[in-house]
Amino acid sequence: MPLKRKLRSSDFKRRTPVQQRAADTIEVILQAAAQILQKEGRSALNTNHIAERAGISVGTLYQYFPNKQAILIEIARREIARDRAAVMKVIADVSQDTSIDPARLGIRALIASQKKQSKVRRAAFEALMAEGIAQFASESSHAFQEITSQMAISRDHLFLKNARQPTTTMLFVISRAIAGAIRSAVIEESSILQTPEFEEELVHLVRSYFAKC
Amino acid sequence: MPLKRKLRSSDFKRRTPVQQRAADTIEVILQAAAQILQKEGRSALNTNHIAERAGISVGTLYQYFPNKQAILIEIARREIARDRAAVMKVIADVSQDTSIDPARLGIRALIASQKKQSKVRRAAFEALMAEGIAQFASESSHAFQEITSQMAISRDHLFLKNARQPTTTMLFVISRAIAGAIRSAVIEESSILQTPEFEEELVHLVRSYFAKC
Amino acid sequence: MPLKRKLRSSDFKRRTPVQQRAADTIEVILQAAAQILQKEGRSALNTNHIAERAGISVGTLYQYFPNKQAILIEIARREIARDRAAVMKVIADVSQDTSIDPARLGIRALIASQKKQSKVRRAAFEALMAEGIAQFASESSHAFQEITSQMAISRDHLFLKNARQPTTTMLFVISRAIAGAIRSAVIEESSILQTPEFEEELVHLVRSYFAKC
Amino acid sequence: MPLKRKLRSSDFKRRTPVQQRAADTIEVILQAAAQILQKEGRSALNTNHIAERAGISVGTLYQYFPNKQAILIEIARREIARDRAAVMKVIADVSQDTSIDPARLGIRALIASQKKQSKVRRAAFEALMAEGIAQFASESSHAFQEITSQMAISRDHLFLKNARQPTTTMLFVISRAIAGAIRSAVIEESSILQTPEFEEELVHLVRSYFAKC
DNA sequence: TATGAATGAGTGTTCATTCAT
DNA sequence: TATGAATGAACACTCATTCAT
Repeated sequence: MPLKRKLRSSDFKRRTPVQQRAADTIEVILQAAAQILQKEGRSALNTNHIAERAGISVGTLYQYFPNKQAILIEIARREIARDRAAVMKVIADVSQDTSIDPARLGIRALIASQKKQSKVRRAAFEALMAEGIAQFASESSHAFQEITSQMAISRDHLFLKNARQPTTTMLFVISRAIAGAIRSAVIEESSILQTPEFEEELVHLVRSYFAKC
Repeated sequence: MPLKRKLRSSDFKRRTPVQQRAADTIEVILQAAAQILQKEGRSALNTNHIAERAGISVGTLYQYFPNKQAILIEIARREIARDRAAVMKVIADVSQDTSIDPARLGIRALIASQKKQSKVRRAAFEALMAEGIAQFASESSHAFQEITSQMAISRDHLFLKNARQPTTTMLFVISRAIAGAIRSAVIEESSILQTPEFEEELVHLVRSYFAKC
Repeated sequence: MPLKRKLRSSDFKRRTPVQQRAADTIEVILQAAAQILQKEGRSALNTNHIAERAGISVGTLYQYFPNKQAILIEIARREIARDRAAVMKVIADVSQDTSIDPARLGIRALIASQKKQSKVRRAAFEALMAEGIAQFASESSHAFQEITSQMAISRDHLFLKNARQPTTTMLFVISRAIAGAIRSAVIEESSILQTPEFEEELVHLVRSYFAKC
Repeated sequence: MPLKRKLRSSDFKRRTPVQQRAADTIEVILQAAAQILQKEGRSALNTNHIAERAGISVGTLYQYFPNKQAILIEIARREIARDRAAVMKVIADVSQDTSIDPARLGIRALIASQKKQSKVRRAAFEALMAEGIAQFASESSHAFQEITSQMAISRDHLFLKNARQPTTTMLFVISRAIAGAIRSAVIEESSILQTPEFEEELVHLVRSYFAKC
């Protein structure tokens, strides 16, 4: 009986994957859900379908996730983590090399990561927000902000001795600005996403924003 | 559902508001839907509930809207129109007065308009996108872009003889950037939204972006 | 209703009766539907009612049938199969015995099979045709034609060396003629159905039709 | 506000045109319903649609028919009457002319009349029966029987001095047999309906059935 | 632990009919 | 008499979740 329950923190992951098999099952479920989201859209996402696609039974699915929403939440969490990891890695990698603007590489990585699984990403976030879990939007943006902050510092350090000192508000604004621009390009399925000019302008946005000119 | 759903002539028979009463009914329905969205969240939005809240019968609701989605679409459309109208008006009003930066006023108006009915706005757009109507994201952004374009032109004309000439990509980037920043602030229920610093930074974002410096 | 009704994978997921329990459930559903049809009439036939009568939940019903119409179709199919089986068996049984006219026995069997579940039969077929599935009228008649053909051959073989050679048109005409007469008697609830004279005249109809006289 | 006046004799003269108008309205409603049935099928037949198609309001429709079913009943009645009239006329017309088999002409007329508005006919009858009004099936068949009887008499009189004397059962059987064959051809949308061989075989059916051979 | 049949509240939508104007 | 907006019961169908095996 599909009663609506309040979410509890304990609900998020019912079983701790002590065994490898359990971890695998979780992975399979997440994969299946993501695949459905990407290929068939959000309205085709239901637990029976996920279980079927995952090659398990619904019962088993409910052994690992307390409810449908928990699956979406986990997907969203992983998308956020993936973004962060991807971009941070890029920045870390090039921080030695003074010949390349880290902002450019960061943005390039952001664009690339947003292009992947666009529908999954959107669906997961929308589902979460639809349920009123605004905290997640925040968590996601936080990742972005962290990244941007990193970029700002690198830039500052490497290129502009004369840059504005980043405040919290500045980081908030520029990170959400970039995220907004890239997400719009993805959501609107704009062909602009492929052009070098788009990257160029985003870089310009960051550069000019921090420049003390 | 309805099993086969051929199109019937009745599908196109939805009443057009020729009479005042009809127009009122539409308004009442939209109000009710918005209210539910704002107070109870998207998952509480169903046609029976809307009708009940609107003080009419479901049947009547379906005389004015062909289906539930159409209601969301109309809400979204109106939000977009409201944004555009609000900002354009501000810009038009101050275009004579050279003492005020139109970009600042535009941004101020945007922030103000986004603050209103935040949940309604989000819910309507999310509902639409969840249904795969990406076009609306585009339509919405277009409004933003138009606004930004207007701001850019004003700015250019009044402040910076020496500004960069806005291209399509530039307008895309800056409009989505601003939209993203403001929306994030709204969605994350960030207290930053109330601070003058936030406005300040957004203005700086636009100004520096267009500046040829 | 369901608004757009794209096909989903779940549309093809209807359980096939691999297990005995499943087969039983199907039977129970069909029984319940037939009973409602017979006792309460076609307009009382709705899925909730069927499920209730069958002692299962609507959900379960939909595990076995993709939609309401499918139930009617299955009932109709079984009625057709029942007719065919009944008559063919009779004909086969007597084909050794030259003392009895196979046409007479065939007609007798047809009358008997039509008398059973008259309302169910009619309702099922009408429901199907109402939905534009003319093919089923055809399928049903085909069974009749097959039967008649069999009768004709038997007759030919056993009684009338001198019979007209049956053509497609002839088989069409005589099979539908007999079906029409019997069905009318059933539908009109005519007491004629019980009289030996009725059988006599039907036999005469077939006999004289094929006779080369 | 019109005051109450005494009736004057001149007031009654208006009645005729008013009645004429009423009769017209009924006709228009029936036409509209038949058209919908034929072109869009039974499931598209609803009172609002009928009224719309008829160019009147639903309210007006309910001024002339107590409910939807009454419309179907009236259509069915008229179809029956039409059949009878068409065939009887043919028979009457040729009864002087000894050179033509009246059975053939009768059957030809029957086929022709069944071809017209096939969907309307079926839908009307099915709707009636679905509601349990079996009496109408009877009424319809009665018309057929009357016709056949007439044909039999004509035939008898003109062609076969040596024919079997038609009994009630015989007339029942042969009339329903012919009706069944023609209806099947119509319902199954069989191309056989167009062939001369079909008519030929029906004539043969009648002829051989009555022949004392 | 896994299974998957069963559940049933819930949802979008239709349409015959009424009645105030 | 005509209108047509309003009604609301009814219905087909979905899907998150449970639990006996």
